[in-house]
Amino acid sequence: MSVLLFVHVKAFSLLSFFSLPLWFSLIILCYFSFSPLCFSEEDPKKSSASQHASINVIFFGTLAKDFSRSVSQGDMVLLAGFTISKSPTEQTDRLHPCHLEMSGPDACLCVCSSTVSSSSGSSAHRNIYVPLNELKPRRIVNVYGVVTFFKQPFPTKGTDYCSTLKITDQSNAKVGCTIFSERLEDHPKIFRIGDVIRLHRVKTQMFNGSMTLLTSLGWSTVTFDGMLDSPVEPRTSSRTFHFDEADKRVVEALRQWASSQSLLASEPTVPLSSVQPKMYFDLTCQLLAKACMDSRCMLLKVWDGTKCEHPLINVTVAPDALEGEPTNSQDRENLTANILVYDNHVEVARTLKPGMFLRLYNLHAVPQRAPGQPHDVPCHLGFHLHGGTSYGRGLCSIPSDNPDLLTLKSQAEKLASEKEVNDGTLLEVWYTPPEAIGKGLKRNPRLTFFPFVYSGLTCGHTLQQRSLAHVKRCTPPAFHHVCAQVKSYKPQNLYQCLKLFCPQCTTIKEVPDDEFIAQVFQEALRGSCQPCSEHWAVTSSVDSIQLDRAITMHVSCDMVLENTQSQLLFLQGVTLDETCVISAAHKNVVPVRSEERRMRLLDLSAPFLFCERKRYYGCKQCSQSSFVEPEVSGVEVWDEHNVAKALGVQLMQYVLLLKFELEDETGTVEALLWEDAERFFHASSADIAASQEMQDKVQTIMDRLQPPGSSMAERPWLELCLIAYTVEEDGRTQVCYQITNTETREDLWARP
DNA sequence: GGTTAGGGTTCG
Repeated sequence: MSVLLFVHVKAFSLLSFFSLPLWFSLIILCYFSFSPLCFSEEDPKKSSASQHASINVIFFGTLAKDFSRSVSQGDMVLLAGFTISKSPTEQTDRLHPCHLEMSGPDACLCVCSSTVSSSSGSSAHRNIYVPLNELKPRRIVNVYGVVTFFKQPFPTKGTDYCSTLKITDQSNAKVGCTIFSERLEDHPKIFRIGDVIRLHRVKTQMFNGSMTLLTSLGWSTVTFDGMLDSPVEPRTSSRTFHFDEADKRVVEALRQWASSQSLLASEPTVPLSSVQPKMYFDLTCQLLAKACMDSRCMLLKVWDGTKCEHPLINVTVAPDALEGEPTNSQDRENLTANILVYDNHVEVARTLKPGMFLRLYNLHAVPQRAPGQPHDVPCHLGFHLHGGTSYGRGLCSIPSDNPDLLTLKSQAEKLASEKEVNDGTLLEVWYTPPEAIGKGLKRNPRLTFFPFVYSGLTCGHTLQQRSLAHVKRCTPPAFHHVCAQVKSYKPQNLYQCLKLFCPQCTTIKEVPDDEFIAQVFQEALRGSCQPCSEHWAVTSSVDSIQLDRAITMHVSCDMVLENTQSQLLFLQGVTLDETCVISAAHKNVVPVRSEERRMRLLDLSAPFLFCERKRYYGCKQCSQSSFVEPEVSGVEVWDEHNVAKALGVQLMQYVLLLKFELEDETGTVEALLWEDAERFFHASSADIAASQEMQDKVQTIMDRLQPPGSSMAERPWLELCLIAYTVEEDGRTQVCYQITNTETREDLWARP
C-alpha cells in the first residue's frame, strides 16, 4: 500500500532504547486526509480535533539520526513508506490509536523548514485552542489565557523547577497551571498579572474538583505583554516556534477582554516613594550592588529613581564584600533600598549582576528601630524578601526595554541633570574617590545611577575628567579622561576590524577571505606537478587517481622521529580545504609548492603556517623571497615565531582596528581603538581570528556599548582615556585620538 | 517515560 502523509512536527526527542541504536519519537499533527483503511472510519474534519489530531511516529537507526539533525519543531514533514501499528501508549497520551514506524527499506521523508511553510501562507497546520471552560480531563490541549496569578519558578523536591500560575480567558473560567522543567529558561517569562500566555501540549487533570493544566511530553509556552497597545512580541527561549497573524489576533482579543475586566487596572509595582511601613508590595528597580551576608541571606542594594518618604535603613558591609559600585551618595539621599533576600531566593539573587533591572514580588517593608531608640524618632524601613513562595514571593531580572522601566529611567536622568545644574559638577553624585573604595578593586570606582558605566581606566592618571569640547580645544600631544557614549563605530561588520600588521614596515593589510586563499592554493597546484626533493627532508607521496594529483608530505630529517604534534610538516599538492583538515591533527603545517623540484613557499598572500585553527601570515615586503633549508636545529618547541624565523618569514601580527564616534553633551570626537584593543576586549587578536567564540564575545561587547536600534539615551556611558597626537599626511598635520588604557567591564563579556 | 506541586505571607 502506498500512503503519503504530510504532517507538522509538534515535538520530538532522541532516545536510546534497549538494544536499538536509536529511536526517535515524534508527535505530529496530521492535516492531510489519510487513507480511511489505515485509520479511523471517521471523516477527519468531523473527528474530535483535540483527541486524534496527533500521532506518534517512530524512527529507527540512521534515519532517526539524520532526521534529528535536520528537523525542528514546527516543520512540515512528508512521510512515506511507513508501517502502521497499534500504539501501546494510546491510553496514556490520548493520541491516535495507531503509530507509524519508519523502519522498512521503503521509509523515506522530506523535511520542509517551518519558515518556508509559513511563508507559503499555509494555514492548514494551525493549532486548535480550547476555551478554558471547555476543557475535559485527561486530554492533551493547547490553550491561551491571561495570567491572574503566578509564581516565579522554584525548585521542587524532584528534578525540576516548578512554575505555578492561574489563567483565565473570555469564558471567565479560572484554571491553575503547573509547569515543570529542569531548565529555568524554558519556564514562561511572566513579569506581571495580565500577561498573556500560550501553552501547547499541556495535559488536563482534575485536582480538588478543579480543572488544572500540567506540562506533558513536548509542551511549550510563549508569553506576551498584556498591555493593550504594546507590541505583540513573543517572549520565549524556544529556538523555533510558530506564531502567525491568527495568534496575534488571539493575543489582541485577550488583551482587549482583560482591559474590560480591569485585570490590568492597578500598577504592576509600587514605587519606593509610595511604600508605607508593613506593606507587602512588588518593586521594579535597578540593582546597584550586592553582598553575601551568610549562606541563607543576601543583601541587594537597589534603587528605582524615587525617594522614599520614610527614612531607609542602611546596611553597611565591608567594601571588599560588595559586588558592584558603592552607593554612599545614594544612601545619603535616601535613594537606596537595602533588601535582604532569604533562603530559597538566594539562588536567584546569586546570579544577578549590578546594573540589571529587577522585579521583586511580595517584598515586605519592615519598620526597624534600633534598640533603645526613642519612639519620636521616625522608624527606618528595611526590606525583606522572606523565604518561601507564598503570594508569588520571588524575584527575577527583567529586560531593559520593559515598559515599566520608563519611569525609573526618566527619574534617573532627571535626578542626574538636577544634580548637574545645582552642583555645577557631577562629582559628588557621579564620582566616588578611589581612596574611599579600599584596595580590592582594580577598576575605576566611578559610580553612576543610570545608565551604568561599562568601562574603566587602567592608566593610573589622576587627570580630571574633561568634556569632548575641551579635548578638541587642547593642543596635542596630551592625555585626557572623558566620559562619552558611542554614537557609531566602524567597521559595522566586526570581522573587518581584524587586520594584519607588519611590525617591521608598519604595513596594515586586510585578512584575506577563504575564497582568495583557495585561489592562491589552486595556482600553486597548477604550477607544481612534480614533488619537490630536498636533501634535508624525508618525503612521502600519495598519488590519488581520484584527485588526479599527488599529495606530498615533507618532514625535516631532524624531526622525523618526533610525534606529529611537534613536527613541522610541509605539505605539497593540497587545496586549502585539505590543508585545514590535515592541520587539525598536526600542530604546524606549512603549505609549499615545487619549483623545478625545489621547495618554495606559497605566495605570501596566503597563510604560510597553519596551527590547528590558527593561520599565520608573512609580510611580502619584509620576508626573504625564498628559503634553502629551514633552520631547525636548537628549536625545542615550534611556535609561529620559530617557524617564521626558520623559514625567513617576517611574521605579521593580527591587530584590531576600530573607529569610534564618541559623543557627550558638548560634542563628538572620532577616536581609534587599536594599540590597546586587546586590553579593551580582554582578548588577543590571534584568538579572535581563530575562534568564533571570541568573535561572538567582541560582538556582544559592541552590542552592549551600542545596542542595535538604540537611541542615544539608552546607551551606556564609557569612561575612557584618550591620547591626542598628530600625524603628517600629504604635508598636512592632522590631530588623531586613540582610546588607550581602557577596559570593558567583565559583566559585558557574557551575553545577557 | 513522566516525580515534583496542587497559590493564600516571615519571623531574619
